[in-house]
Amino acid sequence: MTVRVRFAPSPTGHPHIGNIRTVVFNWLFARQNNGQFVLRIEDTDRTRYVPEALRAITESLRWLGMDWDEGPDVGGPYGPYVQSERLALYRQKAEELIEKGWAYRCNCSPERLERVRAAQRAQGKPPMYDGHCRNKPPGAVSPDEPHVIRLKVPREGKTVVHDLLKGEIAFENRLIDDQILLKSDGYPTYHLAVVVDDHLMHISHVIRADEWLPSTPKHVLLYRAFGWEPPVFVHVPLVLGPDGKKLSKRHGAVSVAEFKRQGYLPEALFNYLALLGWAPGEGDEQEIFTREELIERFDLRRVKLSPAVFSYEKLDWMNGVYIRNLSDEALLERLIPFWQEAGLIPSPVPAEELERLMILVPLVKERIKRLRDVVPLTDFIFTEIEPPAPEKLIGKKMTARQSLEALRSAHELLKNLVPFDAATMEPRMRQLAKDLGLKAGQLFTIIRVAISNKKVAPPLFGTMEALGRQKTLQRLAQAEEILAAYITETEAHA
RNA sequence: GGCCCCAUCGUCUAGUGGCCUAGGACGUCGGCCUCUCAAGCCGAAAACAGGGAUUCGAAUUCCCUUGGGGCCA
Repeated sequence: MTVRVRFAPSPTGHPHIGNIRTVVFNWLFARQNNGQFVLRIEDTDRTRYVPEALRAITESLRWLGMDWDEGPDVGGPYGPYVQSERLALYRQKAEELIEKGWAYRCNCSPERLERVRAAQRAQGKPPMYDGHCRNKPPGAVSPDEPHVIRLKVPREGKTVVHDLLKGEIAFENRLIDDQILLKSDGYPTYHLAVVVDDHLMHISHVIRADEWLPSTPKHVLLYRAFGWEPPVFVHVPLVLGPDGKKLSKRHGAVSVAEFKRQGYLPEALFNYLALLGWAPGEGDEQEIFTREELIERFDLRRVKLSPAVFSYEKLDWMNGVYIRNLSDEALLERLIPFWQEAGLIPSPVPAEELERLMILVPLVKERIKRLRDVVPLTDFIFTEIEPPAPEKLIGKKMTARQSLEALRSAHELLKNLVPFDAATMEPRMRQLAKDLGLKAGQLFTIIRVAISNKKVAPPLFGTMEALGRQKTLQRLAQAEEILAAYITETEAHA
């Protein structure tokens, strides 16, 4: 059997990371079986339609490295792949079901339906259509008057759903509503459209989230009504937020675009998502997988049954691992857009600026979890800094005078240092600390504050090299002035 | 409320009747390293939801309870 799976999102906004995890499973399954992965747009709910959504969906999938074999943009043998372009088909299929006695027209007014529902609720019964039009003689409701088409669900017995992961699940037919298949505006409901399309597009495995499990018996009934072979159903667990509820915006970033903007690497996010609800097992403790390894190792049958909580902490860790595994050149390339976005460097990047950036890359590499983190870590190199407060310029267990002396000595040393690079600086500065009777940390901290006005920054010498001699000396001079003024002032008061 | 799904450290998980004194990872805590912060290394705390049953033996099988989640309104 040829494996054919699909991702069938509604174009209602940016794709959600929880849904994307399910896409990852679909894609992996398709690729490892040399099958096809189909993208289909389910836009039959016109009230929630967002025009830019289609682009957001395709961009997100592409960014994560998931390609599709058939879809709205690439076409394919079973198109069109947008449901709103298939309306005639659904209408035709609904009529077919009426002819077969599996569906009927219903012209009950909304008021009547509301009345029925209210009565049922009053009796503590689940609200369902009462079958008012179900037993009217054929033709009683004219095709020309406003009406819906409903599925004639058997009143007795059970409908069994076969799920690859959960096994057989039985639903009592009497609890299944006479589902509307075609709305009065001629649009199909989800249930009709999904069954018709999955069948016509030869989908072999419907891999979707658990939230669809309760509607699956309706789908099974529809397959039976049409006389079609149902696909293999695979309901995979939901992705939850840290509070155990379905992951949503209030938990933090949920759209792929947001993860991209924060500087997650697509390969890291992909890796993390693949491991959310699946693990290689057999005692294998590997967690970092290439895309190829995942395609090879992924096992649909090993997907967990219980919902998984999305851990931003673990994703951050994994992203850091991927960042550190990048070559300096590759990381530089990925970092540049973030520096540009923050307005720290121009676009395109001048050649001499590139050299400076290249000095920085190895220094920031093991200090960032997300690419965006590079901005607050290095901004002081590109922009002017707030003059540091004098108290911050006084070294640990040191007086203001000692600190000033340390600054002046360092200034003197750096003024004529050739070449002005980290390798040359470091031994000289260490010697200077010794000569001044200071610990290296005492001296370096003062200088760090002087040049960055930060107490946390990348390693000092590389930072100064990137800053350049002129700016370094300028900032040291500024710090000296601040400290000198401070000393004069405090001594005047004393 | 009805129906359905699920249940191992805080989180992701390994485990499919004896290998379990329940393993790994993230996070947390402590230490080492160290110019700050990281990274790295070492170490620690941390779980089989509860109760029955089956069995010589149960995290692993069955039942009930509890808890969580989803769907329908």
